[in-house]
Amino acid sequence: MPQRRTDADPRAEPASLGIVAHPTGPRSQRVHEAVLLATQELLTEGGLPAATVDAIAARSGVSKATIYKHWPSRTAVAAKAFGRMMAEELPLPDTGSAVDDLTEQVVRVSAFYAGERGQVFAQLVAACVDDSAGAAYFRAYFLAGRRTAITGLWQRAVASGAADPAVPVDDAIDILFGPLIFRRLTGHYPLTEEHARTLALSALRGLLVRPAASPVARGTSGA
Amino acid sequence: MPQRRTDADPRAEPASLGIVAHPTGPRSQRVHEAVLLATQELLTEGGLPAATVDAIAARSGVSKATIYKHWPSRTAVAAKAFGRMMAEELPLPDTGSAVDDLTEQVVRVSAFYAGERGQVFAQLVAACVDDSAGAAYFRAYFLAGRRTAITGLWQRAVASGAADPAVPVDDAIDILFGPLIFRRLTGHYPLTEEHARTLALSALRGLLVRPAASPVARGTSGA
Amino acid sequence: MPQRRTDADPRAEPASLGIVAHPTGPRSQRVHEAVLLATQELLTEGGLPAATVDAIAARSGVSKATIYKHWPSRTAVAAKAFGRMMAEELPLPDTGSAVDDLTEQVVRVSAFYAGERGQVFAQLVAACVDDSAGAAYFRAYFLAGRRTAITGLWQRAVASGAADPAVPVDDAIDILFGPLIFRRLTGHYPLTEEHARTLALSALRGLLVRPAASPVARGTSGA
Amino acid sequence: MPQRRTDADPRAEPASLGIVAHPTGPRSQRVHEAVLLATQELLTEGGLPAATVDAIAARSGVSKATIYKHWPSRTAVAAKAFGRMMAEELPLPDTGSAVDDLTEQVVRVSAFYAGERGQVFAQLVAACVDDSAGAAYFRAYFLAGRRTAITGLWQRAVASGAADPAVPVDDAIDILFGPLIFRRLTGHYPLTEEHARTLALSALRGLLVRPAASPVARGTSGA
DNA sequence: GTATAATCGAGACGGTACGTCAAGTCTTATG
DNA sequence: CATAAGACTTGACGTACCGTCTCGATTATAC
Repeated sequence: MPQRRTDADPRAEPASLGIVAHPTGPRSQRVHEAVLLATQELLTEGGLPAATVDAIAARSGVSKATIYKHWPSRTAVAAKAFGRMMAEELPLPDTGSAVDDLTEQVVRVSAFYAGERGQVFAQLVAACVDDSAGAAYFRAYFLAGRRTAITGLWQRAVASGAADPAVPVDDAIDILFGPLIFRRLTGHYPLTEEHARTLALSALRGLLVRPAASPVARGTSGA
Repeated sequence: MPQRRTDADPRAEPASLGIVAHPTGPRSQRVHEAVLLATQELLTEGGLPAATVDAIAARSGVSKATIYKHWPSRTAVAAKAFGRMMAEELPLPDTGSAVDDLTEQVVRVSAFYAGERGQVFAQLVAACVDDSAGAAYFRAYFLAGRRTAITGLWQRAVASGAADPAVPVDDAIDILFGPLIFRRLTGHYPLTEEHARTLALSALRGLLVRPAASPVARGTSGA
Repeated sequence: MPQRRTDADPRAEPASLGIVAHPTGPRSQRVHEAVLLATQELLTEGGLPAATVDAIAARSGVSKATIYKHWPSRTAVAAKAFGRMMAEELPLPDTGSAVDDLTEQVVRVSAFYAGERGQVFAQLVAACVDDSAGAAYFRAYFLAGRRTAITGLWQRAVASGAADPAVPVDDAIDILFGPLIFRRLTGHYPLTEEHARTLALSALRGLLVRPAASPVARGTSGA
Repeated sequence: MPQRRTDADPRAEPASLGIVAHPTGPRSQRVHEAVLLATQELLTEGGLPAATVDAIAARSGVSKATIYKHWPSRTAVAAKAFGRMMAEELPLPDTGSAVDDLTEQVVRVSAFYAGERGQVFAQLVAACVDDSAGAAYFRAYFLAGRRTAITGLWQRAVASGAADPAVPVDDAIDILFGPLIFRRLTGHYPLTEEHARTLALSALRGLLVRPAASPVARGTSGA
């Protein structure tokens, strides 16, 4: 059962997918494709709750047993399908100013969370809590891509001299987007553009009193 | 049906609890108490998954039907029980320096998330995603208390001149703790003290390049 | 609790109803009336399943506890209410020929069973199986009246010389109507007028070969 | 889903049971058997009320969901189980005289109704009233067998010249046994051998005055 | 070509929890 | 003291989804 093993470790799979790992060749691929497509449709139509393994099996024509040979859990399937769906969405902003790009991205992600897709995102995050195998998929097929993209943004900002190179990129990312996720999950605070913009400003400038003028002003004048 | 109605709106209940609202008198209170106690035990022993309505009913001696008359969902019961459990835990630090207090609190919360209770916390947050009624309880009986406490810390920091009064407290809180929750839920980053401390520093200082020395030093001297 | 005791034995109550047994006087009567009325409405609207004790209490304005002081069970209430409803319905036929009257009555009862009220009747009979207290009420407040009426018919038939005085009236009644009830309950045979008429004929003539002409002809001529 | 569908129509199943219809093979049969066995035991121990779906599931080791895939309702399971239990009981009498056989059968059935099994029978009949799917099972797996047997008796009686060939067999059966069922269900008349014998006599001879001697005597002499 | 072995579709199954419902009992407060 | 109001226990209901398992058909390569 090469497929199972390979895919069970989501970190290993991307490299091997479709290259060597599938002795039976085309069959597994067909299954893979059909399942992810069906799952994407179901996620779109009714969110995670609709993406029942039974429903996926029915719509994809792939049997439940086969699905469980390819993925460790329902969450894993959904995570991968979701990762695919989102691959093209949310293109990175490029305003010329790296700092503005970061702010803009926070605003966009906030809007994304507030929308229908955001609901699915939240459901997936929730599902990860009690499904570590699924969580691995979510990280590998969704989060990783997002973080890579944001890392690019961040590095541009560092290169431009605006962002602080001393700040680890993981901290930067989580400080900018963690609050949004928190808000999305518990609903304790609205996800409007207004709030997102304010939040980004606070995160970028920091929470402490600064000696000089506003960072944007300073950033502009100082650059 | 005073108890039922009252409790259906989690925001309204705290004030009226046990004061006037219960015409049937002690009965409702007994039920309330028994259910929450049983739930606390179950949460401690096996987390949210163990706090089945059936299990709660069995252990508390309160019937399922009655439980569903008092709370809108399993999550709601668990949220309230958890709020109680946590009421005394996590006392606020008081080092003398407001900024150090904020940092310390981030470290403590990180440790909390990393522990067993943190698992329950994560499960509750996850459960809120598809249970808005439960989410209301979680906000009212757990989050609200936490946020109030942190707000105190923040205000001290503002008063001391270290924290930026222009930053909305909700932003401050979410910037400091949102990243931790994000990390806890998806597991994409470890929750060690080391990382927590670094994170707090980044959040406090901001992500952008600063003209002068360390924020703490500057904060102190600048005040 | 005189009302309870009195009413618990349905055979004793009819005589005493409203004469001596109710020390509280008007109050009990009001309760009695309201409950039976509400129950009648509910039975009409949705059959026995609709006549929930909660529903009866709600509609009548009489509390559940009070209802249970007056009647031993839900079935008992429904049985009595049903008995009342049916008191005036199904007047006895009077064609001049006692035998024809019996036949006609079988046909009418068959039609009754086939209708909506027949459904309620069947539900009550069913409810009696595991509720002997309710069964007593059903016998006292519904069956007794019916049997008395049919007994009259039978006695006319005997007097006219058509019916066999050697046949116990209870046998006669059950032979004529028992089959209809059986058919109504299990649905193994349709309840059409056609079938009812044939049945009545078979029951009246007997199942064995007869030496002479039709029983009716003989009955008439022989009288 | 052969088993499920097949069994959903109780009339169709008996022929196909265990012959061709089960692609999954032994599994369905095992379930079937285990459920019916457990149900039989429960019915014996505590009647229909004891044959809870939960109890059946627990005792048979078959899950509730599976039970509900095989049968439309609890009543249906019980009906089939009861049909099996009764298959061998109540052997037909054979006294030489067909008419005596009919009488004897009425007496036996009366005794059966009066006993423990009769209680279960009554409960099943009652359950049929509000469960038409269950009623179909009851007819198919219990009543049908009984009626077939009695039909044999009846045909012997007709062949012997004693029974009236003009009487439809369904009428004959219901006239002979309907009264017993009626009495059993409402309890308005005792089910003693004495009464059963009298009843049979009345049913056989008919309710009307006869010109000649007793039907038995006449039947014998007339044949 | 044919054997061999895996892959797969179909779906039965056990398990576990869900949220609901009604019966009947009991308590408190009212008149 | 009879009531109204309704909280409460009990016990069963029927459903949903998960993940495992079995069976038999299909198919791809190795012989």
